[in-house]
Amino acid sequence: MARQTKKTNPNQTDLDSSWLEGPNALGLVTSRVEDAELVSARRSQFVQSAIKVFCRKGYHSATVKEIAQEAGVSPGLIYQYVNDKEEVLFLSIQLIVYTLKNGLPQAFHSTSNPLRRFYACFEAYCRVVDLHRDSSLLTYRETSSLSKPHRDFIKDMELETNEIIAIAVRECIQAEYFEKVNVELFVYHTIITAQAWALKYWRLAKITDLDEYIAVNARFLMSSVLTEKGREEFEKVLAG
Amino acid sequence: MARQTKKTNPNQTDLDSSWLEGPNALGLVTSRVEDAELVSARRSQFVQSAIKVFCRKGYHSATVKEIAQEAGVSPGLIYQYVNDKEEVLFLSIQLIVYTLKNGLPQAFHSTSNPLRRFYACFEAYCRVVDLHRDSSLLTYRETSSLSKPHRDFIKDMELETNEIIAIAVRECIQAEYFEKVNVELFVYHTIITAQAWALKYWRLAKITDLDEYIAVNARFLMSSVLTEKGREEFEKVLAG
Amino acid sequence: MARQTKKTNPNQTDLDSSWLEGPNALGLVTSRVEDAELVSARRSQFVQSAIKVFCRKGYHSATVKEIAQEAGVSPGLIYQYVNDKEEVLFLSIQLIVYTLKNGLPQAFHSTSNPLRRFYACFEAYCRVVDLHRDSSLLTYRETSSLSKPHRDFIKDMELETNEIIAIAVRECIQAEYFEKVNVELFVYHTIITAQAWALKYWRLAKITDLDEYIAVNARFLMSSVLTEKGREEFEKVLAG
Amino acid sequence: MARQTKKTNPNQTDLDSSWLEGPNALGLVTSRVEDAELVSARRSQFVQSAIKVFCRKGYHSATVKEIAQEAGVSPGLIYQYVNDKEEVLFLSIQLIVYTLKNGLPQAFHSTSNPLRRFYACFEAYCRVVDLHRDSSLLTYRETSSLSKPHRDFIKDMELETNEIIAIAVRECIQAEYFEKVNVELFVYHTIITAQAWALKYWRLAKITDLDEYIAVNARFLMSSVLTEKGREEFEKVLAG
DNA sequence: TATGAATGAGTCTTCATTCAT
DNA sequence: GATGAATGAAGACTCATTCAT
Repeated sequence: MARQTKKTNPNQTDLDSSWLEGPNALGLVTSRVEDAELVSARRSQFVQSAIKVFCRKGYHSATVKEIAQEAGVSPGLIYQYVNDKEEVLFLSIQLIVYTLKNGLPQAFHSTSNPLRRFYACFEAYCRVVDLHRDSSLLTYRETSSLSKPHRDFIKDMELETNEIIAIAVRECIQAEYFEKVNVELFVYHTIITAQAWALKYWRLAKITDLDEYIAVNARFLMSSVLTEKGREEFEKVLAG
Repeated sequence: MARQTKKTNPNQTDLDSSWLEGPNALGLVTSRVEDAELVSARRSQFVQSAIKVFCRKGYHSATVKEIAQEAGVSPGLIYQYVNDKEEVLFLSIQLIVYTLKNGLPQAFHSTSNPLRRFYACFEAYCRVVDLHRDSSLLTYRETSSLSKPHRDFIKDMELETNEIIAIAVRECIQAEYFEKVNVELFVYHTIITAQAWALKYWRLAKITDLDEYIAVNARFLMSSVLTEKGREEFEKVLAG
Repeated sequence: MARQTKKTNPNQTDLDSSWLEGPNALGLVTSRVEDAELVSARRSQFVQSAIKVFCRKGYHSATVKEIAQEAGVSPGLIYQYVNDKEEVLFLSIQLIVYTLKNGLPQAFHSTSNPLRRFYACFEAYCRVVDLHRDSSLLTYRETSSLSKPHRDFIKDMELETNEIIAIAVRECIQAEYFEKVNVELFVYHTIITAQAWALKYWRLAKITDLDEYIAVNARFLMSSVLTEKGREEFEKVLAG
Repeated sequence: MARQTKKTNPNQTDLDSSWLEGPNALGLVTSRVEDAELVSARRSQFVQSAIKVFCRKGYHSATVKEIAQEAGVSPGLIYQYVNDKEEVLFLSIQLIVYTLKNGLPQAFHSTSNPLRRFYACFEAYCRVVDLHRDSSLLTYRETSSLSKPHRDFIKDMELETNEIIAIAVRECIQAEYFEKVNVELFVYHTIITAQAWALKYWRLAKITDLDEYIAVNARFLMSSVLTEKGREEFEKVLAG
């Protein structure tokens, strides 16, 4: 549970879009171009640029031309890999949500102690949110601009993400570290706390930093559900 | 701390726009019409309609014509009371944020027991959020579409709202019911929990209802900061 | 032929709209109001204001509301005395052209010497143009915005104005002061010279003043048509 | 000084917009399209059409759609080459003023005799004005619709045009053909006389034709400033 | 007669999308 | 595959004009 001393990101980091390069999980977005590798590479390129532009100006105010410019290609090219602007948003949000989700398994497996696991997951989630703060906000703001199928797809991804934390919580309950709480509610409580770092960054950044935010809120979260046994274990964890 | 048995709102309730009818706190929005009463009435009318349309389609996709139609007037009329579409959004968000804020003082003064006060504030906040769920989402999604001055104005209103809860928290600390936590961080933790009801309603509604959500999360929140003394008091409160 | 030492107008003078108060020469503009006196008074009032606004912003950019404001009445009232905005322009240009014309007879009758008459007319014309410089420009710019009947009416008024100077020129020819020139062409030459003071004021004002402009151009004009006899007479006139 | 027997233009001639094709003298108008040649070609095309429409209906009454239609393109295309409608007007007036100016140097250099030069310039000016009569009127009517920087640019072009004639006049004075008149005033007198052919065409066309107009007014102009020596030379010129 | 709120047609302008090269 | 010029539908906003009071 060593704290990264690295400060919160100054300039937002590019997302790892290898996700899009693999066999894309969904047939929801079709392309005019055959070469699968090229499709992945181009989409990855466009989505990186799109996210930057969307974060800067919002989905509706961003123009396809701007996205193309940011990517260093012509507007027409984008339409070879995507059917319309909305699909660019979909791929963008998909990448962001995937990135958030992707940060968790590593944290999850970094330890076998359930309590540490939960803590590690929360911390990882917070750090990913911080690393891609603007992107995280984007999903909040613009998911509603998606078509129903796309929106549902994103929601499903989010649920999958939640499930990872849910497992850690259930382990804690099983180990009698946590009270028998409503798992999903508690998971939401946890997740929304992490996401609040992005949602309320404009204010939170003025009164704390990421490390303290994680520490304080982890304590808030866990204190609310720890059993007596869990509380003891927690002290050990903090000490370790 | 009697629970309202009224179920969560089915269809969203109109906001009380009397706020706009009083001497409007800000000179940020000017009108072409002199008659102050008419201005208030019309703006209130337009904002009600605008919120409905904005919630349905989002700010950018909503057209002024649609807002006018919803209000039963001609598009031109709106521009007699507002300088541009963005001001309609501003007034809309202002009304929503004001409504959220406005629900708190009554809850705050409903009791003098600090612990009850905090609980009452949290409950009131959750209920207002629920009552105006779509509107609450709107502020999350579209505040970034505001101009800087308008955005700042909204943020200030939000801080004022937080302050009410902050007072309750400080009282709890003073009465030694709460640990000496970072007040503002805890307030954000509280508020984001309440707002999560709107943010994650699509899922939360499937696993719980508002009353349970309030009860469970109030317990989460308070458990995380209650002192031994506070814990005893809390039991009494729950029993009462 | 003493020169007025009064400098060119600083701020443009209101036109004498008594013209509109008399029995209006034309049935071209009808009114919803019965009382003829009121019609004259109101129209005069509106036209004064309209000319100011038109000069400031041009006909198309001026709004009826602005004209009403300038006149201190409501926009609706204007439509009680006029059928549309174009008629306001018509009445305005009519007043201006009338004013130009109206300045001439007095100058014409100020002397019986043909040469002096011509000079006096030219000088008067220049001074009226100067006094209502903006208005003069207005007729050049906006006459084309008039309907055909109104435009024709204005052109006829202009011809009537020319005729006054034409009479002076013919007298000069008859008295053998002027060569037997094409009268109407020479009149146009004269008039356009006077109007150039308004048309090119932006530059002319930098290189001369009205008095010099009149003197120099009167000499230009007359030199070009004076007979030997006329030349002698002209010297006397200048001396006198 | 042979007179062109070609009658006054019946239907207005297109302007030679090669001016716009060269390296445009001013960075005042930017374009979204890179290809400089295309920009020139399109702008030339649009300006030709715009002038036609502006002459027909005036700047304010002309719609961008109409201009596009006249040019056979979509309205959107115009905005790839121009930032707004006002810039179309600016380019239009610029072309017209340039055309007027452009006609002079050739006339100027057609002879070395100062008197002939002046005459040739005046004649050329009149003929260009006649050839583009509607366009000439346009500059009178709509220059005031330009933004200040654009208006100033046009005025400067006009001054440059005047300067060509001014040189001829100074030569005449130096050769003692002309009296020592105020050069700029006399140039204005000359130019306004030429432009009057457009300004008052509605009437002048009924009482004379272009050739006579030129001859008569050239005589008016020159007679007013010729010295004795100049008068003799002038007779020779007319005879030649 | 006077007011000014209300109307709605009409304009400029933007931008997602297409398609000839 | 890539380009970017061209399209044209759509939206914010204005303002001449009307009409209830």
